[in-house]
Amino acid sequence: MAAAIAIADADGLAAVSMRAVAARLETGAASLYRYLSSRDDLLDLMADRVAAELRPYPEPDGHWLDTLLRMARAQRALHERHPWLSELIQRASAIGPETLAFFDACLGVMAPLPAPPTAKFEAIAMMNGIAVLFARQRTAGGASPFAGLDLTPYPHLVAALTQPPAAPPATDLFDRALGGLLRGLLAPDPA
Amino acid sequence: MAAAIAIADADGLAAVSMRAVAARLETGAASLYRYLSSRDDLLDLMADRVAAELRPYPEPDGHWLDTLLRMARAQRALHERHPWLSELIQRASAIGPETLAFFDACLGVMAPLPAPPTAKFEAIAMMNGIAVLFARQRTAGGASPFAGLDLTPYPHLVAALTQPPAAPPATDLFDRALGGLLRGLLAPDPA
DNA sequence: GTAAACTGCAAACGTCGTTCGCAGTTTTGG
DNA sequence: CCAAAACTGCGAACGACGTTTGCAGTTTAC
Repeated sequence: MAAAIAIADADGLAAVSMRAVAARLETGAASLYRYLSSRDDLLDLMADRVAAELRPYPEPDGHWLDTLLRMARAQRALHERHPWLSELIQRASAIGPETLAFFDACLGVMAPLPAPPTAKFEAIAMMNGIAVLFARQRTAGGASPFAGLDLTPYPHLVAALTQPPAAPPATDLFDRALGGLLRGLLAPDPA
Repeated sequence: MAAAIAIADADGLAAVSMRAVAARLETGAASLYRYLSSRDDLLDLMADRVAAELRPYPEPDGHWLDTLLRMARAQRALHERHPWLSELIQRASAIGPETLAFFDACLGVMAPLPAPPTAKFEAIAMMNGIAVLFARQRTAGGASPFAGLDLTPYPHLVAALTQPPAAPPATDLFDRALGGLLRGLLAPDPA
Protein backbone atom coordinates (compact mmCIF):
# COMPACT_ATOMS: atom_id res chain seq x y z
CA MET A 1 0.00 0.00 0.00
CA ALA A 2 2.82 2.36 0.83
CA ALA A 3 4.45 1.14 -2.37
CA ALA A 4 1.35 1.97 -4.37
CA ILE A 5 1.18 5.45 -2.85
CA ALA A 6 4.83 6.04 -3.66
CA ILE A 7 4.27 5.04 -7.28
CA ALA A 8 1.21 7.27 -7.56
CA ASP A 9 3.05 10.22 -6.05
CA ALA A 10 5.88 9.76 -8.51
CA ASP A 11 4.19 8.79 -11.77
CA GLY A 12 0.43 9.21 -11.31
CA LEU A 13 -2.44 6.86 -10.77
CA ALA A 14 -2.16 5.20 -14.16
CA ALA A 15 1.29 3.92 -13.20
CA VAL A 16 -0.17 2.03 -10.26
CA SER A 17 -0.54 -1.35 -11.91
CA MET A 18 -0.57 -4.56 -9.98
CA ARG A 19 2.62 -5.60 -11.70
CA ALA A 20 4.34 -2.31 -10.89
CA VAL A 21 3.36 -2.48 -7.23
CA ALA A 22 4.46 -6.08 -7.07
CA ALA A 23 7.78 -5.25 -8.71
CA ARG A 24 8.46 -2.54 -6.15
CA LEU A 25 7.78 -5.12 -3.46
CA GLU A 26 10.08 -7.57 -5.29
CA THR A 27 7.37 -10.13 -5.69
CA GLY A 28 4.91 -11.35 -8.32
CA ALA A 29 1.69 -9.67 -9.33
CA ALA A 30 -0.46 -12.61 -8.35
CA SER A 31 0.88 -12.52 -4.80
CA LEU A 32 -0.94 -9.26 -4.14
CA TYR A 33 -4.26 -11.03 -4.41
CA ARG A 34 -3.55 -12.79 -1.14
CA TYR A 35 -4.11 -9.45 0.56
CA LEU A 36 -6.28 -7.49 -1.87
CA SER A 37 -9.42 -8.60 -3.61
CA SER A 38 -8.88 -6.32 -6.59
CA ARG A 39 -7.10 -3.25 -7.85
CA ASP A 40 -10.10 -1.13 -6.92
CA ASP A 41 -9.62 -2.37 -3.39
CA LEU A 42 -6.06 -1.13 -3.46
CA LEU A 43 -7.16 2.28 -4.71
CA ASP A 44 -9.78 2.55 -1.98
CA LEU A 45 -7.20 1.66 0.64
CA MET A 46 -4.78 4.22 -0.78
CA ALA A 47 -7.41 6.94 -0.57
CA ASP A 48 -8.27 6.16 3.01
CA ARG A 49 -4.64 5.77 3.98
CA VAL A 50 -3.63 9.25 2.89
CA ALA A 51 -6.80 10.60 4.50
CA ALA A 52 -5.13 9.68 7.77
CA GLU A 53 -2.67 12.49 7.09
CA LEU A 54 -5.46 14.91 7.95
CA ARG A 55 -4.94 14.01 11.59
CA PRO A 56 -4.71 15.36 14.14
CA TYR A 57 -7.89 17.34 13.71
CA PRO A 58 -7.75 20.83 15.20
CA GLU A 59 -9.30 21.41 18.55
CA PRO A 60 -12.59 23.29 18.13
CA ASP A 61 -11.47 26.09 20.41
CA GLY A 62 -12.02 29.18 18.26
CA HIS A 63 -14.91 30.09 16.03
CA TRP A 64 -16.43 27.20 14.08
CA LEU A 65 -15.51 28.87 10.80
CA ASP A 66 -11.87 29.19 11.80
CA THR A 67 -11.76 25.52 12.67
CA LEU A 68 -13.38 24.47 9.41
CA LEU A 69 -11.00 26.65 7.45
CA ARG A 70 -8.06 25.04 9.20
CA MET A 71 -9.39 21.62 8.23
CA ALA A 72 -9.97 22.75 4.67
CA ARG A 73 -6.40 24.01 4.44
CA ALA A 74 -5.21 20.60 5.59
CA GLN A 75 -7.28 19.04 2.83
CA ARG A 76 -5.81 21.34 0.24
CA ALA A 77 -2.30 20.50 1.40
CA LEU A 78 -3.17 16.82 1.22
CA HIS A 79 -4.34 17.12 -2.37
CA GLU A 80 -1.20 19.04 -3.24
CA ARG A 81 0.94 16.26 -1.80
CA HIS A 82 -1.08 13.56 -3.58
CA PRO A 83 -2.54 14.96 -6.81
CA TRP A 84 -3.98 11.57 -7.72
CA LEU A 85 -6.29 11.64 -4.71
CA SER A 86 -8.86 13.83 -6.40
CA GLU A 87 -9.39 11.16 -9.04
CA LEU A 88 -10.21 8.63 -6.36
CA ILE A 89 -12.57 10.45 -4.05
CA GLN A 90 -15.29 10.71 -6.66
CA ARG A 91 -15.73 6.95 -6.36
CA ALA A 92 -18.26 6.12 -3.67
CA SER A 93 -16.31 3.03 -2.62
CA ALA A 94 -13.33 5.15 -1.57
CA ILE A 95 -15.10 6.18 1.63
CA GLY A 96 -13.21 4.42 4.41
CA PRO A 97 -12.86 4.83 8.15
CA GLU A 98 -10.42 7.74 7.95
CA THR A 99 -12.61 9.61 5.50
CA LEU A 100 -15.61 9.01 7.71
CA ALA A 101 -13.67 10.19 10.73
CA PHE A 102 -12.87 13.44 8.97
CA PHE A 103 -16.53 13.83 8.00
CA ASP A 104 -17.51 13.21 11.58
CA ALA A 105 -15.02 15.74 12.86
CA CYS A 106 -16.40 18.37 10.47
CA LEU A 107 -19.92 17.62 11.66
CA GLY A 108 -18.67 17.88 15.22
CA VAL A 109 -17.39 21.36 14.56
CA MET A 110 -20.72 22.30 13.03
CA ALA A 111 -22.76 20.66 15.77
CA PRO A 112 -23.65 23.89 17.62
CA LEU A 113 -24.97 25.44 14.41
CA PRO A 114 -28.74 25.41 13.91
CA ALA A 115 -28.49 24.61 10.19
CA PRO A 116 -30.26 21.45 8.92
CA PRO A 117 -28.13 18.35 8.30
CA THR A 118 -28.53 18.59 4.54
CA ALA A 119 -26.94 22.03 4.62
CA LYS A 120 -24.06 20.64 6.66
CA PHE A 121 -23.48 17.83 4.20
CA GLU A 122 -23.53 20.33 1.37
CA ALA A 123 -21.04 22.44 3.27
CA ILE A 124 -18.66 19.50 3.63
CA ALA A 125 -19.02 18.72 -0.05
CA MET A 126 -18.15 22.34 -0.84
CA MET A 127 -15.13 22.19 1.43
CA ASN A 128 -13.89 19.12 -0.38
CA GLY A 129 -14.57 20.56 -3.79
CA ILE A 130 -12.95 23.91 -3.13
CA ALA A 131 -9.91 22.25 -1.59
CA VAL A 132 -9.49 20.05 -4.66
CA LEU A 133 -10.03 23.01 -6.94
CA PHE A 134 -7.32 25.12 -5.35
CA ALA A 135 -4.93 22.20 -5.05
CA ARG A 136 -5.31 21.40 -8.73
CA GLN A 137 -4.72 25.00 -9.66
CA ARG A 138 -1.44 24.98 -7.79
CA THR A 139 -0.44 21.51 -8.97
CA ALA A 140 -1.12 22.07 -12.67
CA GLY A 141 0.08 25.65 -12.56
CA GLY A 142 3.36 24.82 -14.24
CA ALA A 143 3.17 25.28 -17.99
CA SER A 144 0.71 27.50 -19.76
CA PRO A 145 -2.04 25.36 -21.30
CA PHE A 146 -2.10 27.57 -24.40
CA ALA A 147 1.35 26.58 -25.67
CA GLY A 148 1.45 25.81 -29.36
CA LEU A 149 -2.13 26.85 -30.07
CA ASP A 150 -3.32 29.25 -32.70
CA LEU A 151 -5.07 31.93 -30.67
CA THR A 152 -5.90 34.37 -33.46
CA PRO A 153 -9.64 33.62 -33.39
CA TYR A 154 -9.78 34.54 -29.70
CA PRO A 155 -9.15 38.25 -29.36
CA HIS A 156 -9.94 38.60 -25.67
CA LEU A 157 -7.64 35.72 -24.86
CA VAL A 158 -4.62 37.23 -26.59
CA ALA A 159 -5.41 40.59 -25.01
CA ALA A 160 -5.38 39.03 -21.57
CA LEU A 161 -2.24 37.01 -22.24
CA THR A 162 -0.20 39.88 -23.62
CA GLN A 163 -0.97 42.03 -20.61
CA PRO A 164 1.77 41.60 -18.00
CA PRO A 165 0.82 39.54 -14.95
CA ALA A 166 0.04 41.66 -11.93
CA ALA A 167 1.10 41.08 -8.38
CA PRO A 168 -0.73 38.31 -6.51
CA PRO A 169 -3.68 39.44 -4.40
CA ALA A 170 -3.01 40.42 -0.84
CA THR A 171 -5.25 38.15 1.17
CA ASP A 172 -5.48 34.49 0.36
CA LEU A 173 -8.36 33.80 -1.98
CA PHE A 174 -8.88 30.35 -0.53
CA ASP A 175 -9.93 31.60 2.88
CA ARG A 176 -12.09 34.37 1.51
CA ALA A 177 -13.89 32.20 -1.03
CA LEU A 178 -14.48 29.23 1.20
CA GLY A 179 -15.29 31.36 4.22
CA GLY A 180 -17.94 33.23 2.34
CA LEU A 181 -19.38 30.04 0.96
CA LEU A 182 -19.59 28.27 4.29
CA ARG A 183 -21.04 31.29 6.00
CA GLY A 184 -23.70 31.53 3.31
CA LEU A 185 -24.52 27.86 3.68
CA LEU A 186 -24.56 27.49 7.42
CA ALA A 187 -25.07 30.81 9.13
CA PRO A 188 -28.53 32.33 9.38
CA ASP A 189 -28.74 34.62 6.39
CA PRO A 190 -28.31 38.20 7.57
CA ALA A 191 -29.79 39.57 4.34
CA MET B 1 -17.43 10.70 -32.32
CA ALA B 2 -21.17 10.94 -31.83
CA ALA B 3 -21.07 7.20 -31.23
CA ALA B 4 -18.43 7.61 -28.55
CA ILE B 5 -20.45 10.34 -26.82
CA ALA B 6 -23.54 8.16 -26.89
CA ILE B 7 -21.64 5.29 -25.28
CA ALA B 8 -20.18 7.57 -22.62
CA ASP B 9 -23.58 9.07 -21.82
CA ALA B 10 -25.05 5.60 -21.45
CA ASP B 11 -22.33 3.58 -19.73
CA GLY B 12 -19.58 5.97 -18.67
CA LEU B 13 -16.16 6.80 -19.97
CA ALA B 14 -14.69 3.41 -19.22
CA ALA B 15 -17.11 1.83 -21.69
CA VAL B 16 -15.70 3.98 -24.50
CA SER B 17 -13.27 1.44 -25.90
CA MET B 18 -12.11 1.53 -29.46
CA ARG B 19 -13.78 -1.81 -30.07
CA ALA B 20 -17.06 -0.62 -28.58
CA VAL B 21 -17.07 2.54 -30.66
CA ALA B 22 -16.19 0.56 -33.75
CA ALA B 23 -18.93 -1.97 -33.04
CA ARG B 24 -21.53 0.79 -32.76
CA LEU B 25 -20.32 2.02 -36.14
CA GLU B 26 -20.52 -1.55 -37.49
CA THR B 27 -16.86 -1.60 -38.42
CA GLY B 28 -13.56 -2.88 -37.05
CA ALA B 29 -11.53 -1.31 -34.29
CA ALA B 30 -8.49 -0.80 -36.47
CA SER B 31 -10.51 1.24 -38.94
CA LEU B 32 -10.88 4.06 -36.43
CA TYR B 33 -7.17 4.76 -36.64
CA ARG B 34 -7.67 6.07 -40.15
CA TYR B 35 -9.36 9.08 -38.57
CA LEU B 36 -7.95 9.21 -35.03
CA SER B 37 -4.37 8.99 -33.94
CA SER B 38 -5.21 7.48 -30.57
CA ARG B 39 -7.92 6.98 -28.01
CA ASP B 40 -6.79 10.10 -26.20
CA ASP B 41 -7.44 11.97 -29.39
CA LEU B 42 -10.99 10.66 -29.39
CA LEU B 43 -11.49 11.76 -25.80
CA ASP B 44 -10.20 15.23 -26.56
CA LEU B 45 -12.52 15.51 -29.52
CA MET B 46 -15.44 14.35 -27.40
CA ALA B 47 -14.72 17.01 -24.78
CA ASP B 48 -14.55 19.78 -27.31
CA ARG B 49 -17.58 18.51 -29.19
CA VAL B 50 -19.89 18.70 -26.18
CA ALA B 51 -18.39 22.09 -25.31
CA ALA B 52 -20.13 23.30 -28.44
CA GLU B 53 -23.41 22.76 -26.59
CA LEU B 54 -22.58 25.87 -24.58
CA ARG B 55 -23.47 27.92 -27.60
CA PRO B 56 -25.02 30.31 -28.23
CA TYR B 57 -23.30 32.45 -25.62
CA PRO B 58 -25.56 35.02 -23.96
CA GLU B 59 -25.47 38.57 -25.14
CA PRO B 60 -23.60 40.71 -22.59
CA ASP B 61 -26.52 43.08 -22.21
CA GLY B 62 -27.07 43.09 -18.43
CA HIS B 63 -24.58 43.27 -15.62
CA TRP B 64 -21.37 41.30 -16.19
CA LEU B 65 -22.11 39.08 -13.19
CA ASP B 66 -25.53 38.15 -14.53
CA THR B 67 -23.99 37.17 -17.83
CA LEU B 68 -21.28 35.08 -16.19
CA LEU B 69 -23.84 33.34 -14.00
CA ARG B 70 -25.88 32.49 -17.06
CA MET B 71 -22.81 30.96 -18.66
CA ALA B 72 -21.97 29.06 -15.50
CA ARG B 73 -25.49 27.64 -15.38
CA ALA B 74 -25.05 26.44 -18.94
CA GLN B 75 -21.81 24.74 -17.86
CA ARG B 76 -23.52 23.05 -14.96
CA ALA B 77 -26.30 21.80 -17.22
CA LEU B 78 -23.68 20.51 -19.63
CA HIS B 79 -21.94 18.53 -16.91
CA GLU B 80 -25.26 17.12 -15.79
CA ARG B 81 -26.00 15.96 -19.31
CA HIS B 82 -22.51 14.44 -19.72
CA PRO B 83 -21.18 13.33 -16.31
CA TRP B 84 -18.03 11.93 -17.91
CA LEU B 85 -16.95 15.37 -19.07
CA SER B 86 -15.51 16.34 -15.72
CA GLU B 87 -13.04 13.47 -15.95
CA LEU B 88 -11.78 14.80 -19.25
CA ILE B 89 -11.37 18.51 -18.68
CA GLN B 90 -8.58 18.04 -16.18
CA ARG B 91 -6.40 16.86 -19.05
CA ALA B 92 -4.59 19.79 -20.62
CA SER B 93 -4.88 18.28 -24.08
CA ALA B 94 -8.67 18.48 -23.95
CA ILE B 95 -8.57 22.21 -24.67
CA GLY B 96 -9.98 22.56 -28.15
CA PRO B 97 -11.43 25.38 -30.23
CA GLU B 98 -14.85 25.25 -28.59
CA THR B 99 -13.37 25.33 -25.12
CA LEU B 100 -11.18 28.24 -26.11
CA ALA B 101 -14.15 30.03 -27.60
CA PHE B 102 -16.00 29.73 -24.30
CA PHE B 103 -12.93 31.01 -22.46
CA ASP B 104 -12.75 33.91 -24.82
CA ALA B 105 -16.42 34.71 -24.39
CA CYS B 106 -15.97 34.76 -20.61
CA LEU B 107 -13.03 37.09 -20.96
CA GLY B 108 -15.09 39.25 -23.25
CA VAL B 109 -17.76 39.61 -20.61
CA MET B 110 -15.08 40.55 -18.09
CA ALA B 111 -13.32 42.93 -20.44
CA PRO B 112 -14.69 46.15 -18.91
CA LEU B 113 -13.53 45.09 -15.45
CA PRO B 114 -10.29 46.58 -14.18
CA ALA B 115 -9.11 43.33 -12.58
CA PRO B 116 -5.74 41.91 -13.70
CA PRO B 117 -5.75 39.02 -16.21
CA THR B 118 -4.56 36.53 -13.63
CA ALA B 119 -7.62 37.26 -11.52
CA LYS B 120 -9.83 36.74 -14.54
CA PHE B 121 -8.25 33.38 -15.32
CA GLU B 122 -8.75 32.37 -11.72
CA ALA B 123 -12.35 33.44 -11.96
CA ILE B 124 -12.92 31.26 -15.00
CA ALA B 125 -11.27 28.33 -13.24
CA MET B 126 -13.59 28.87 -10.29
CA MET B 127 -16.59 29.00 -12.58
CA ASN B 128 -15.59 25.69 -14.11
CA GLY B 129 -14.89 24.10 -10.77
CA ILE B 130 -18.08 25.21 -9.09
CA ALA B 131 -20.15 24.14 -12.08
CA VAL B 132 -18.57 20.67 -11.97
CA LEU B 133 -19.03 20.51 -8.22
CA PHE B 134 -22.73 21.24 -8.34
CA ALA B 135 -23.31 19.02 -11.33
CA ARG B 136 -21.64 16.10 -9.59
CA GLN B 137 -23.68 16.64 -6.50
CA ARG B 138 -26.88 16.39 -8.52
CA THR B 139 -25.63 13.50 -10.66
CA ALA B 140 -24.39 11.32 -7.81
CA GLY B 141 -27.20 12.37 -5.50
CA GLY B 142 -29.04 9.09 -5.91
CA ALA B 143 -28.10 6.58 -3.22
CA SER B 144 -26.68 7.44 0.16
CA PRO B 145 -22.95 6.76 0.21
CA PHE B 146 -23.19 5.43 3.77
CA ALA B 147 -25.18 2.31 2.92
CA GLY B 148 -23.92 -0.84 4.59
CA LEU B 149 -21.30 0.87 6.71
CA ASP B 150 -20.83 0.56 10.43
CA LEU B 151 -21.27 4.11 11.65
CA THR B 152 -21.09 3.51 15.38
CA PRO B 153 -17.64 5.14 15.76
CA TYR B 154 -18.98 8.35 14.23
CA PRO B 155 -21.47 9.88 16.63
CA HIS B 156 -21.97 13.18 14.85
CA LEU B 157 -22.62 11.38 11.60
CA VAL B 158 -25.42 9.21 12.98
CA ALA B 159 -26.87 12.24 14.75
CA ALA B 160 -27.00 14.14 11.49
CA LEU B 161 -28.39 11.19 9.55
CA THR B 162 -31.17 10.36 11.99
CA GLN B 163 -32.40 13.92 11.95
CA PRO B 164 -35.12 14.31 9.30
CA PRO B 165 -34.10 16.19 6.17
CA ALA B 166 -35.33 19.76 6.12
CA ALA B 167 -36.84 21.64 3.26
CA PRO B 168 -34.47 22.79 0.53
CA PRO B 169 -33.16 26.35 0.87
CA ALA B 170 -35.15 29.10 -0.71
CA THR B 171 -32.70 30.74 -3.08
CA ASP B 172 -30.45 28.66 -5.28
CA LEU B 173 -27.13 28.05 -3.61
CA PHE B 174 -25.36 27.90 -6.93
CA ASP B 175 -26.01 31.52 -7.81
CA ARG B 176 -25.26 32.79 -4.33
CA ALA B 177 -22.01 30.85 -3.93
CA LEU B 178 -20.62 31.53 -7.35
CA GLY B 179 -21.82 35.11 -7.38
CA GLY B 180 -20.09 35.87 -4.13
CA LEU B 181 -16.94 34.16 -5.30
CA LEU B 182 -16.75 35.99 -8.60
CA ARG B 183 -17.52 39.32 -7.01
CA GLY B 184 -14.76 38.76 -4.49
CA LEU B 185 -12.33 37.85 -7.23
CA LEU B 186 -13.09 40.51 -9.78
CA ALA B 187 -14.78 43.49 -8.20
CA PRO B 188 -12.72 46.07 -6.36
CA ASP B 189 -12.84 44.91 -2.75
CA PRO B 190 -15.27 47.11 -0.82
CA ALA B 191 -13.81 45.97 2.51
C1' DG C 1 4.42 -36.02 13.22
C1' DT C 2 0.89 -35.64 10.41
C1' DA C 3 -2.92 -32.74 8.83
C1' DA C 4 -4.50 -28.43 7.88
C1' DA C 5 -3.92 -23.85 6.72
C1' DC C 6 -1.39 -20.25 4.74
C1' DT C 7 1.85 -18.04 1.35
C1' DG C 8 4.25 -17.13 -3.07
C1' DC C 9 4.04 -17.24 -7.85
C1' DA C 10 4.50 -18.97 -12.93
C1' DA C 11 1.29 -19.59 -16.38
C1' DA C 12 -2.74 -18.54 -18.69
C1' DC C 13 -7.29 -16.07 -19.97
C1' DG C 14 -9.75 -12.23 -21.68
C1' DT C 15 -9.72 -7.30 -22.66
C1' DC C 16 -7.55 -3.28 -23.71
C1' DG C 17 -4.91 0.26 -27.07
C1' DT C 18 -2.30 0.04 -30.96
C1' DT C 19 0.42 -1.54 -35.26
C1' DC C 20 1.12 -4.09 -39.41
C1' DG C 21 0.19 -5.83 -43.75
C1' DC C 22 -2.73 -6.78 -47.25
C1' DA C 23 -6.66 -6.72 -49.90
C1' DG C 24 -10.27 -3.74 -52.22
C1' DT C 25 -11.68 0.73 -53.79
C1' DT C 26 -11.30 5.39 -55.38
C1' DT C 27 -8.84 9.15 -57.36
C1' DT C 28 -5.39 11.01 -60.35
C1' DG C 29 -2.98 12.08 -64.69
C1' DG C 30 -1.34 11.37 -69.13
C1' DC D 1 -9.28 4.64 -71.06
C1' DC D 2 -6.16 2.58 -68.17
C1' DA D 3 -2.28 2.13 -65.21
C1' DA D 4 -0.20 4.29 -61.14
C1' DA D 5 -0.93 6.30 -56.95
C1' DA D 6 -3.47 7.24 -53.03
C1' DC D 7 -6.91 6.12 -49.83
C1' DT D 8 -9.88 2.93 -46.99
C1' DG D 9 -11.31 -1.18 -44.27
C1' DC D 10 -9.86 -4.59 -41.26
C1' DG D 11 -8.15 -9.53 -39.67
C1' DA D 12 -4.36 -10.77 -37.13
C1' DA D 13 -1.08 -9.99 -33.88
C1' DC D 14 1.78 -7.53 -30.03
C1' DG D 15 2.45 -5.97 -25.46
C1' DA D 16 0.34 -4.48 -21.13
C1' DC D 17 -3.28 -4.78 -18.18
C1' DG D 18 -6.45 -7.09 -14.19
C1' DT D 19 -7.52 -11.37 -12.58
C1' DT D 20 -7.86 -16.72 -11.87
C1' DT D 21 -6.01 -21.11 -11.39
C1' DG D 22 -3.14 -24.64 -9.81
C1' DC D 23 0.65 -26.16 -7.62
C1' DA D 24 4.66 -26.13 -4.98
C1' DG D 25 6.84 -24.67 -0.39
C1' DT D 26 6.28 -23.20 4.24
C1' DT D 27 4.19 -22.46 8.57
C1' DT D 28 0.91 -23.49 12.12
C1' DA D 29 -2.28 -26.62 14.97
C1' DC D 30 -3.30 -30.50 17.45
